[in-house]
Amino acid sequence: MPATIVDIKEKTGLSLATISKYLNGGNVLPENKVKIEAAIKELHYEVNELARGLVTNKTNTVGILVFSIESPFTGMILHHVGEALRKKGYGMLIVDSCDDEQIEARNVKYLISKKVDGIIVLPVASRGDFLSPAQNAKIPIVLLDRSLSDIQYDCVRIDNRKSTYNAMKELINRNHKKIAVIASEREYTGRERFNGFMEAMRDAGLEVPADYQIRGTHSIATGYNGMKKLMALKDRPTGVFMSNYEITLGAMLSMNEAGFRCPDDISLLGFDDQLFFHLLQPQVYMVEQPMKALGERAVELLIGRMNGIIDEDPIEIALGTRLQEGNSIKTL
Amino acid sequence: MPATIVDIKEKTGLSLATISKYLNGGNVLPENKVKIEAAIKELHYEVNELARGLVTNKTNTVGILVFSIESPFTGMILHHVGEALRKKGYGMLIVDSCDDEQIEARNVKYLISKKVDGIIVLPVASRGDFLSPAQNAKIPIVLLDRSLSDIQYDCVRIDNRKSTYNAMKELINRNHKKIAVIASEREYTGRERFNGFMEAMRDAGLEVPADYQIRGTHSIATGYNGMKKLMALKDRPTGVFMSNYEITLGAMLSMNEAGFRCPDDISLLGFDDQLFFHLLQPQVYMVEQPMKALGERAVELLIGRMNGIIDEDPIEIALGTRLQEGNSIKTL
DNA sequence: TAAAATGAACGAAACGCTTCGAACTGGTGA
DNA sequence: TCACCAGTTCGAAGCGTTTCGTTCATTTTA
Repeated sequence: MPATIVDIKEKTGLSLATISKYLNGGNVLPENKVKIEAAIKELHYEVNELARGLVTNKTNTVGILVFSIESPFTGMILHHVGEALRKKGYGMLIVDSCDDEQIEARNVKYLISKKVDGIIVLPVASRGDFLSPAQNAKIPIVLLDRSLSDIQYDCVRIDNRKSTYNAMKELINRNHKKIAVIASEREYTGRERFNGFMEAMRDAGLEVPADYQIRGTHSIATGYNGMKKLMALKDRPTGVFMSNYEITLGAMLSMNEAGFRCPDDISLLGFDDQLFFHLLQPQVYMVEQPMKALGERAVELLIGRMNGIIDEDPIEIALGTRLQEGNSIKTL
Repeated sequence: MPATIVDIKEKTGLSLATISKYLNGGNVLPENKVKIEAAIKELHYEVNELARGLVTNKTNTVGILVFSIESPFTGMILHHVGEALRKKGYGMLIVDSCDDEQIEARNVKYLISKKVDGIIVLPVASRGDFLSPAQNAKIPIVLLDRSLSDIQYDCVRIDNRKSTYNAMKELINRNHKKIAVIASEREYTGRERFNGFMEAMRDAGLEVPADYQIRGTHSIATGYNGMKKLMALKDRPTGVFMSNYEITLGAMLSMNEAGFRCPDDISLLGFDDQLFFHLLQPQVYMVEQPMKALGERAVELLIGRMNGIIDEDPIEIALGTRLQEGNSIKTL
């Protein structure tokens, strides 16, 4: 039903080859150019990218595999990734893993069958097996935000451990001794931030009793329940580090509900700045990621691989972070 | 390089037709089934959806055109839309218009050339011209969240006017007389909510002076600057209605900064509930949209059109909303 | 036991495009 | 005037699938 190049051929009397040449920016006689353009307009012709992709073996599309499209973090990063890709002439095929490894594995095969030219992954799983179909298909892959524990792929992320380590000084230098942590343990970032926390504590000569170490998932529930447990302790911590946006949100909800005040009752240090945190009183100290740079670097790296310009072993890029200061930490 | 159905043919000695039949769930002798499955595993075969789409003229992909992928509202709605589509066996091709009508128009053509089976649109533009290429190509279209001013398409949204009208009673019944509004005027939702606001005021016999009517864009800046202007007025309003998430955020930031308290100095009524608003003290009265239902109904409608099951004139579905109560409104 | 009916497998054409090498142009220089 | 050349145009093959109409093998029925 929709117009094809053959319709253009019949309308103009030119050959398929000439029309194709025009469509791809080749040189065509001015008079023919006019004819073709008129026919395109008249017939509402749009190139069929399926057919084009079939012969060129390129789709100009990058697959984006996100752990959850619902998270505000994802939204921001997608915005920057999308913009960077658009500037380079690529579209993106986003697939949502809904925080589910099964779905994630299926999604990889989906992207392969859609013949994407490359894949950017914000993974759910922490092991890389699920990516091997793409690797077999020789599709370039770049991890974003989260690294994997077994196989090394190109990866663009922040230095989670160091960022946490440095941010912890805000609590430590204000004489907090009893500091708890609520961290996700299912993904890379949560584990790294947890490790950064523990290192900071160790180097400061501070103990972290087992009930100060709350591990859970990347979720509001983990923050909510974790903080609840901490508040119920006989020997309560004076400060708490929370490893991501959702956990920070949940923990604060739970404090609000219980009538605990920050920083009077408990001092807080969180991760992943989002504008609305600025609304809160007190304003929370947050580690802020360079979203735009993350997206751009990932795209740059991926395109380098796709064009074969970059051809070395896997590269791991760890960007620095900024600490958004607040007044959520009391000096003891 | 990647394996094709021809490789399978050679490995198994069967014909293309038989293998294709297997791939599409047709009946094949058990022994052949085993052979095919073994070959698929061994060769890491994945169907080439480009080729398949070219002949079937179906891609099992729905294009999603969003005004901005950065907004948390978008993230939530995409999650539900995606889930509903996945259950029906469809993938989604998301394109971000970055709040820019030019990009939006280009994106429509992009989706057409990608041969999506249908399109769900959260539009930037308020006129529908940009969709005509898709209409010419006979691709079913469903609008989501926002309607258009000129052409009527299928649309799933909330009843913006009525929701606002009803929510306004919270302010009016608490004896507020001087109520201001900060609303976006560029998109449908903002205009409708503005109208709902004005109707509620008129029916209550209340005046709305010009400097109480702040119109702007769907942005934090509009909320921020709007509230600033209101706070600077000699005759300040006692209550303010804000037409969406971003504006509410911006307005509150600006109040916080200026040291204005809610509800003591100004009472607030907002739109688009997001979990983090529950963290704020006081908790803001917010009109909450049924995100899941919106996504599901849109998908349902679109699939109905794609299958030709629904075949009537454009349908406009307006869902109801819920008011999230808070303590941001003072009784005068 | 032969004919009819069932179920699977097959060959070839088609989907809409790109691309390669060959065939045309008209203008130039010998 | 003719051979040559650069610049366009053209025809045909091929990308990886599905599908239609046909053939083939097996089972059922009379």
